[in-house]
Amino acid sequence: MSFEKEISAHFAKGHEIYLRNISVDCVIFGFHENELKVLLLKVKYADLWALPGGFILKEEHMDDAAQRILKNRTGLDNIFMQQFHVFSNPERSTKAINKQFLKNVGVEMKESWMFERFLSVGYTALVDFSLVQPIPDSFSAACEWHNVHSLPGMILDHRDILETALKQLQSNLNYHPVGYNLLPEKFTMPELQKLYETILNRQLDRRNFQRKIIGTRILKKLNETKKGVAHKAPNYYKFDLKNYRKALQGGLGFEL
Amino acid sequence: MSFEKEISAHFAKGHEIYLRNISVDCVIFGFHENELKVLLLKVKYADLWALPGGFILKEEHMDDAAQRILKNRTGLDNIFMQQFHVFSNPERSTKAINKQFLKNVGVEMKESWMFERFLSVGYTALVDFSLVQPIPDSFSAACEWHNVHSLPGMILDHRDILETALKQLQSNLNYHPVGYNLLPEKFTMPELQKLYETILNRQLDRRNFQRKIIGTRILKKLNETKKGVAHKAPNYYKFDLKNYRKALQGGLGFEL
DNA sequence: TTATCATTGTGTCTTGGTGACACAATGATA
DNA sequence: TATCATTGTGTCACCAAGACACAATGATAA
Repeated sequence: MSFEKEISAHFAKGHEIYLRNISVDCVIFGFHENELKVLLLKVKYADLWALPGGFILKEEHMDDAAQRILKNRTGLDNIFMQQFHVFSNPERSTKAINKQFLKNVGVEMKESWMFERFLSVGYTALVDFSLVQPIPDSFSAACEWHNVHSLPGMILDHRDILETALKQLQSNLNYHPVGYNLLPEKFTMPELQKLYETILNRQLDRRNFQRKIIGTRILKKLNETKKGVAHKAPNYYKFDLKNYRKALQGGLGFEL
Repeated sequence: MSFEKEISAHFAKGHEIYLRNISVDCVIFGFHENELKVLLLKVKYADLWALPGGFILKEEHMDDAAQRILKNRTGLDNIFMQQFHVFSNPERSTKAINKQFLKNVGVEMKESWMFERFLSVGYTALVDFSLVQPIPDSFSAACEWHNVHSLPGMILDHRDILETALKQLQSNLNYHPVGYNLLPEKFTMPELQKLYETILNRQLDRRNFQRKIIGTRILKKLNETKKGVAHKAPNYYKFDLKNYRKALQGGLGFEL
C-alpha cells in the first residue's frame, strides 16, 4: 500500500478497528554513554517530534496495545511496561494537528474519527539501548534517541507527558528494576552508580553507594574485570534476579 | 422525566454528549468509628453494588468529570481527587451487564453506545465522613458506606478497582494529607493514630507515633481537651496546613 | 473525700542505617 | 620502575526509630 493510501485508510476507517477517543503514548527510556535517552519520532512535514503512540484495538487489552507499539518501534518483545497517567486536557486537541497533517499528506477528508478529541494514556518502558533498532511509523520521517535533558520541539502535550514519566521514574526508582532493564547483562559498579545518579539527578558517594548496593544482595560479583581501561580495572557484576525482585518489594531506599 | 425515559435517553443518545469507550469510577474513602469506609451504590434490580461512576463530557477535563460524579453522590465540592489506574481488560465487558440492566428496566434497544466496550479510569477521593449526604444515581437503588474489609458482592471488576485504590492509598500515605481529608477539623492524637493504623493495617507504638507526628510539626495543639470521656482526657489538635504541605513534600516516613 | 485505674503525655536507652572520610590495592601509562 | 587516577574496603560519628519506664490526668467507685 502506498503511504498516502495507508494514511487515508487510517483516517477514514480506523474507527472500525480501534476504540474511539483514546490513544496510547509510550515513553521509552534507554541509557547510553552515561546519559538517559528517550526514543522519539520526527513527524513528517514538520520540524516537531512525537512520542511513539497508537490506538487500542477493539478487543485488545490496553497493555497489549502498548507492547505492540513498543515492538513496532524497537523490535523488542516482552518488556515490562507500566501505565503512569491519563492526559485528558480538552485543549490538548489532536484535532488541529491531525487536520494539518492530513492536508500536508495531500488527502481531502471532511470527517474522521481522528479529528475527534483523544485522551492519551502514558506508558513507560525501560530498555537496553544496545538492543533497540529504531523504526519510524508511517506518520514519521525518523525514529531516534534523544537526551532527556536536551529535547527538541514536541507536538501537543508530549513534552508534558515526558516530564511526568521522568518524575514517576524517579519516584519509583526504589521499587522497579531500572538497573536490570536499562543496563546490559554485565556491568561495572561505576556504570550502575552513573545510572542512579542520572535518574536521581544528583551525585552519590561512591563508597556509600557500593556498600548500600552490596548490602541489598541484588548483585552477583563476576570473576572478571573490565579490560582496556586506564587505572584500576573495575569488576563486572550481574543482577541476582531472585534477590533483586525480593529486595524491590521492600524498596531500595534511595532518596531524591 | 420518568426513570425509564431517562435511562432510555441515556442509552440512545448518551454518545452525543459523552466520549465513547471511556468511563470514570470513583473510590470515595471515609473514616468513621475507627473504620475505613467506601461509598457504594446498590444497582437496581440486582443484589450487587457498584462504585460511583460516570462518563466524560465531550469537552470536559477528565478530572472535572470525576469531581462532578463526586459532587452528585456526596454533595461535596472542591475535594482533592486523583486518578490512579486505567482498567482495560477487554473481558471486563460492561456489555452483558448493561444489556441485562436495560432489559430489567423494561426498555427495548438493539444498538447502544452503552453496549460497547469501556475502559475505566479509577479515581480516589478522601472525604470527611460526617459531611457526606449519600445520594444514589438513577441506575441505583441505594447509596451507602461500606467497611473496606467487609464488602458486598460487586459488579464487573469493581472489587479489583477498589483493592487497587486501597493499595495506592497505602503507598501514598506519606505523601498525601490523608489526615486532613479524612478527619474532622479538630481531633485527638489517638484518633489520628487509629486512622494511620487502619490504613497501614498494623499497630503502631503510641509513644513513638506521638513523638514522630509532633516532630513533623504538622499539628497545632489546641487549648482544649475532649470532654465526657473516661480516664485521662486527650488533647485536641488541628492541622497546621502550611507545615503539613511542606512536610508532605519530603514524605512522612511511615513504613507498611 | 479518697483510692482506683485505664489512658494520655513525656523521657530514656539502644540499635541500625547513613553520610563523611581515610587508606590500601590495582594496573595502564609515562 | 615510578606515577596516578580510579577502584575496593574499613572506620567513625550522628540521627532516627523501636522498645520501654514512669508520671500526669480525671472520671468512676469505694
